[in-house]
Order: sequence, then structure tokens, then C-alpha cells
Amino acid sequence: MPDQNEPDVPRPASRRRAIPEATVARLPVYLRCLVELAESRTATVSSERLADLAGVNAAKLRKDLSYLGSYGTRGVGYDVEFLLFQISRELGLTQDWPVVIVGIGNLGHALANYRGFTARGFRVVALVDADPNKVGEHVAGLHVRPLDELPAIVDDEGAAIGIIATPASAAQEVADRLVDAGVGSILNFAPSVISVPDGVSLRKVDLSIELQILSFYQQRRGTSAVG
Amino acid sequence: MPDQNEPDVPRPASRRRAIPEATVARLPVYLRCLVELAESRTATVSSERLADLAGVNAAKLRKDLSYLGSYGTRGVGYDVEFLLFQISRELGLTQDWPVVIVGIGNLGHALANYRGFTARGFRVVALVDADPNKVGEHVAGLHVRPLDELPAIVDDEGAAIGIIATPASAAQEVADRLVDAGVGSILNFAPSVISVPDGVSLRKVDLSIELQILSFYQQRRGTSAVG
DNA sequence: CCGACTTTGTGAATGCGTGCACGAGGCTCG
DNA sequence: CGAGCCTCGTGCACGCATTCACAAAGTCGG
Repeated sequence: MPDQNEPDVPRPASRRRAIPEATVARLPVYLRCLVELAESRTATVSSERLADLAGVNAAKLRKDLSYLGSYGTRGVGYDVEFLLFQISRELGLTQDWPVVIVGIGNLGHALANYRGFTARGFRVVALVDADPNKVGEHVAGLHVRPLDELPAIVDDEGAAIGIIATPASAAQEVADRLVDAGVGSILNFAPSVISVPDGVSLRKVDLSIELQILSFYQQRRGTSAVG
Repeated sequence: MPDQNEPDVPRPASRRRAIPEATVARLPVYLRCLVELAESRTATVSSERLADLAGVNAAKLRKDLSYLGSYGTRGVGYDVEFLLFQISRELGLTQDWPVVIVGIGNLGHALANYRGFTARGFRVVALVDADPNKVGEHVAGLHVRPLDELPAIVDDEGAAIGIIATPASAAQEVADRLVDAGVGSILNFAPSVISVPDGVSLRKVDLSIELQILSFYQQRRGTSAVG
């Protein structure tokens, strides 16, 4: 509640205090649990219960939430709707995020049709592919546009987030063009390490890496059971 | 960068020394870079160059590799083919991993057709869906089977890895049935927190969480730029 | 065979994230 | 109005991961 500007904040430009990366990565999980609670007409929730739903330690949850402010009530818990709004706001989900998908193959198709998108502020505004045969095709109510329209897409539709769903060989090139066009955040599905300039956010989702990690632990389990 | 999810580690058991989770998560990246180097007929590579390709610090790369053994040659670097084999072996990729995909919607289709699978030891052996209308359908050269054939799939095809590509509401139920059937590793694409017993590895891939994380940093950048 | 050069492997320092444990604050009931 | 109970917020300690810096170990040219 004493939300104002504290005197001895170290630096972080505008905000209260810097929120640790690990915490930021968990906020969406808490948000999802809160949405479910709200749907089941639950008014308040304790840190213990919410932590349980989110699959984390209760102390960690409280510490995470404390970075946003003191939004709980001692002896009671957290107001579901209120906390839900606070996290949404902190994550920037109270506004609309236009998204452009590059690479309309199998995965691009699936992503374009994914309903979980629009649910929370994200809106696919354009589909792009380098293949002239794909350009013009209709997918999920949009027509596929050529790669060199990226700048126009960013300027006109305001796309700030780009999703790369191309083959690995094209990923870096596409990333460069997205950055040049003015995209500030990239989500890379291509099985390839790509690099972006400072100031551009990059996250990756990599199916085969996940499988290989599972393989490691599965093998280990197997050998220790057999041997 | 604290990577998303950690599987519950089975046991240090047999191996030399326990390989840190963070290292395991990077080995597949190194592997991929080594494959590229091998394709371009490169015989040896220094830690600096390989680290560069993988997008990590050179010291970190050397420490990571040192958990596997002393496979480098001082003054020279690492033999590409040799290191490639060692990492493959450590990750359990010298053997074949039968995979079952549950939930043949948009995403399930895309995954079933994904070619990166077979590339390195993973082989989709069965597709499963709860919807009777989908059962029997042909996808990627396989026919979709009903949910209650899971035990048979695990026993007959030896499927040890299950991929969940269902809606969130079905994810936990499917996970339970996979575990009951004897699957030891699960990769969850459903936007839902699921829990599995100790001894079962679980990793998750969550598109909307990734987008929300990007939204956070994008917003932060935006507000500080605009004022 | 020796000395200069290159690059690995690792001890040590630092930083970040986690979880415990407890004080502070707020509610409820008598 | 006070006692007792509940739950949040957080100081602190611990452990894992990252990074630096350097000795060890090998190559290569003369």
C-alpha cells in the first residue's frame, strides 16, 4: 500500500525495485492459478494454497509477490481478483500485444490457430513466410505476407513481438530482419542459437533440447536400475 | 538465465560425479553446434569458438565439459567428432527413444509431423487421443489410438517418453495415465501445472508463459522509453 | 631437445535463488 | 477491549551456478 517512491531505491529507473528474473518467470504461473480460482468464485487465497496450485514453495511465493508490493492481508491471505489484476498489470497484460509469426510451416500453422493467444492480450496481426508459394495463402483468417513487409507490419500494426517458426537455417536471418524492423521481443521456436542486440529480449522454446534433457535422466534411471 | 523447468533428478547413482542440472540443459546446445561443425568438416574446435557458437561463456563451457571427462587437448582444443560422440552418449542419444504423443489437435499434428524428432534418436511410435472421432484418423503415417491403449503402447512399443499436447483441463489426467502405464519422462505442452510422482521426470513447454515473460520486459522498456 | 605459445581444467571468489524461521500485523471471539 | 490465532513479509543462512584467473599440459618451430 505505501506504494510511493521510497528514498533509498538503488537505481531501477522508474519502478520500485528490480524484480528478479526467476520471479518474473513464475508470475505467469501464479496468474494462471489465480484465473482458475477466480473462475471458481474463490474470493481470497492463502500463500500456502496458491503455492500448492502453482507447484512451488509457499515462502518463495510470498517473496515473489512481495516484489510487487504488499498486496496480502496478514491473517487472511490475498484477494484473488486484486492480486490477479496486480500481476496482470506488472506483466503488461492490461494492454494489447500485436504479434507477428514468421514461418508458416507445420508449427506456424499450429501457432496461428492457437487459441491461448488471444486469451490474454496477445493478438496475431500478421503471418509472414519467405516462400513465395506460401504468400497469399489463408491461415487462421489471415493471409500470409512476404518477408519484406516486416517493416510495414511493425509500423502499421504496431507489432512489438515476433515469433520465429522457421527452419534453423533461416532463424538468424529472420531475427535480424525482425530487429531491423523494430521488434523488441523475439520468441524463437527454431532449433538454433540466435543472437540479438542488447535491448532486444529473446526467449527460446526448443522441443528437441527438452527431449534430450529428458533422455539424459531417463537413461540414467535406466542404467542404475539395470546395473 | 535461469531456464524454465527442472526435472526431479532421479539419483546420482552410478556415474562419476553428478552433472549439475544447468549443465545437462546446455549439453544439447553444444551437441547441436558440434553437429554443425562436423558438417562443415571442422576437425577440432577451441572452447572459445564453441562457446561462441553456443552463446555461452568459454569458462562455463569448459567446466560443463569437464563434468563428462577430460576430452580436450591443451594447446589444441576438442576433437569435434569425438566430443560429439561423448555428449551423445552422455545424453543417451546413442539409443532409440520411442515417444508417444497424447492429444492430436493442432499442436499434436505439428509435433507428429516434426522432422527434428527422428534426427536424433527419438521416434514417434504412437498417437493417442481421447476423442472417439479422432481415433482411427491417419496422421503422419500413424493411426490415432484411444487413450486406454496407453499401457499396451508402453509395453509393446517400449515408449518411455510421453508428450502431452492436450487442452489444459485434460493434462493432469493424461499425465496420471501415462505414469500408470509406465512412462518415465513427460514433456508437457499443455498450459497447466501438473504433478508427477518422484522418479518421473517432467519438463514443460509453455507458449503463453514465454509470451508473458516477454511482455514484462517489453512493457518495462516501453514505459521507460516513453516516460 | 628446448623454449615460447596455446588452450585446457579447475580452485577460489562472487552472486543469485531458495527455504527456514520468526516477527509484525490484522482478524475474531469472548 | 484484550487474548489468541492466523497469515503475510522478510532477515538470514545455505547451496548452486557463474566467472575469473592461473597452473598444468600439450604443440610447434628452430
